Amino acid sequence: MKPVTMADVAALANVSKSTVSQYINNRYDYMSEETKRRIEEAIRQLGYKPNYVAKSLKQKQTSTIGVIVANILHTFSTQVIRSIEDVCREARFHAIVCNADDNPQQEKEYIEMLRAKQIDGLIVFPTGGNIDLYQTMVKEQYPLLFVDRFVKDLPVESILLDNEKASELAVDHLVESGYRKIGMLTTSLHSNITPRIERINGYKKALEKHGLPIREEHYKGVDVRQMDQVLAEMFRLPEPPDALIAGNDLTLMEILKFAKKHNLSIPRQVAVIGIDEVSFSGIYHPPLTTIVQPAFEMGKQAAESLLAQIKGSDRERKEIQRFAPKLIIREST
Amino acid sequence: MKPVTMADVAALANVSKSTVSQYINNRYDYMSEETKRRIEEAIRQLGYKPNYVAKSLKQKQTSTIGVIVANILHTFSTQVIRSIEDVCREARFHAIVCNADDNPQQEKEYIEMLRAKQIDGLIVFPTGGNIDLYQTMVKEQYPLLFVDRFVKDLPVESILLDNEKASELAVDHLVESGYRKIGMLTTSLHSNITPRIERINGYKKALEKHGLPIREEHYKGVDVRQMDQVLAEMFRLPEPPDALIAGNDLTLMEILKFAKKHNLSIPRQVAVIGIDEVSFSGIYHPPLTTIVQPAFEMGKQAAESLLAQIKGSDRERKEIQRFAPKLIIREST
DNA sequence: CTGTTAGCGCATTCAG
DNA sequence: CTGAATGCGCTAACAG
Repeated sequence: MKPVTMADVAALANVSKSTVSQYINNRYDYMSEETKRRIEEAIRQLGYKPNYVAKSLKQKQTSTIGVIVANILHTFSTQVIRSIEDVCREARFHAIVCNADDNPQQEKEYIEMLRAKQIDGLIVFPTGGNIDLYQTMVKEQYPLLFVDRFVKDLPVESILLDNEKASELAVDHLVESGYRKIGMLTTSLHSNITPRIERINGYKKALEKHGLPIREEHYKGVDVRQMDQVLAEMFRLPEPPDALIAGNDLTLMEILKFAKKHNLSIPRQVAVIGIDEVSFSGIYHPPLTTIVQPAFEMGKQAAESLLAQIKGSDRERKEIQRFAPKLIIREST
Repeated sequence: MKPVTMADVAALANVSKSTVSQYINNRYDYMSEETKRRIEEAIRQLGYKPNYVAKSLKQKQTSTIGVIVANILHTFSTQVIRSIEDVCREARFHAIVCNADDNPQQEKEYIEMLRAKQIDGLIVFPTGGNIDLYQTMVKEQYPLLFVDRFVKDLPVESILLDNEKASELAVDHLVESGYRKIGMLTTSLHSNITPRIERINGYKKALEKHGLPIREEHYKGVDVRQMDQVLAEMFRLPEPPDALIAGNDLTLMEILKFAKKHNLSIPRQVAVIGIDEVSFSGIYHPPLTTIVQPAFEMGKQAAESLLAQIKGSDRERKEIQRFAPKLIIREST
């Protein structure tokens, strides 16, 4: 009873399917006003809706892209997704979003399933664990774009934050404000998640630039669950840091929690600066100085670039685009 | 060069397409070990990947659902989406997520596009502005499920918070703690966004229950941009509230901002309780008492119910499921 | 300007 | 146990 197809409207309108098809897709064809009206009438009367699956099969394109993020719960991810969705809507595309949870196996399954579904392109926050798969895709010229994380030796367009710059901004600001024993904490460095590594590197370079010593005991990359302990150790040091850079929002939370628990006054006893903006930075006590990444612009750029790849416009494509972080000075430093 | 189809593997394996198809879908058929191996070999050698679009066209199901949220940037939405995505993965489904931005027109376009794409079902945070469309879908028995917002007189399975209960919990707690002039603020009540209305209703009922007066000047539903002013007026009252319920997270932020700006001490001068959990509730000064909604469970339930609808299991379906909010007492009350 | 003819890639009878 | 035939709903030449 339900599915009314093109054949039905063709029959009712007394024309052939192809005429209907033409009517649907390109009104510019000059078709007699008469048949036009008849077709229109028929489709209205039948409540006909074209079936895009059939169309996709024929045309080999689904107007759908896939977005594979590490975890949609991260603010950064949701902001990027939001922008992607916005530009997709403009282009009449849809986005399938998937959580890989930093699990290469899961990432792999998603990529394969999505490609089997003939998705037109893929934006991924790569786990870094499927080099072969990535490689296959570039070899096949499949529209692909990485966000947030850098994968070495792979010619894939990538939208990244200038992570070293982010740390540098933090260090510069701290130094200008008179701090000299600047520490940095971030989440685990074990996996090959490049932003974390780059941020640590940027931190070290910036210290050097200012002629400050790099002390092993002042920077750590550890699992969130160990942060409390690591922080405790750091502040038991003969020379504890007088300022702390949080490598990301999760870390910032832990630092704040620690400070609260031990009654460390910010910034009097420790200055704190976070990389990644957090919703409450403005209303915290004290208001938090942060380094924000332009998540929305990054998402927009990612989607636009991917769509450009899909449309096959052979525009210049910068392989790597680094976006500039921005320092927002508040009162925690 | 690229697309290797079933015909190709059939040719290479020296069998017919249907044999390959059978091999792919149901190994249980007893097929000679020999041909099995040959097929396997062929598909490996050719790197054959089945085309789901073709399959979908034939089978009339895409293993894809649509999720239309008001705004993915809300924590609640992202948590719900996260759960949905999780159960979809289990079921080998995919989720297309769309932002309707509380715009009925946009919602409509999405619904139509997604249905044209033969999506198997839809989870929507309804704007409430497309009653006809919703109605059509129920008439067609199209798998559909609403989340967060209630739409009157429509037999659609809905996953909602017990919003009145949320306010009641807040009021009860406040009363127990000795507050008597309890105010409530929330975002605009103009549109038919039911949670806000229900929360206000719950607030009034709870006041009545405790024999407390309902004062017009103590509760407001206004746009975020006007909150600062409204709050100012409230605290200029001869009898300002001694406790404030924030109808959602956005409102909570505004209240906190206001308190900070005017040096209102929480809870000494005003107690504050928020409906909706916020990331910083535990580390704020003071830690914030909140009413949390079980977003993950709600998302999980939504996805499971929708998939059940899709599978056509004629299980009992409660039309409306209200989830219980939970009070987390911290120190802002 | 409109109809005929062929598929897209796969699944499904139905014979052999 | 395997293959030939048919069609899902739509588009795309190519004729008329």
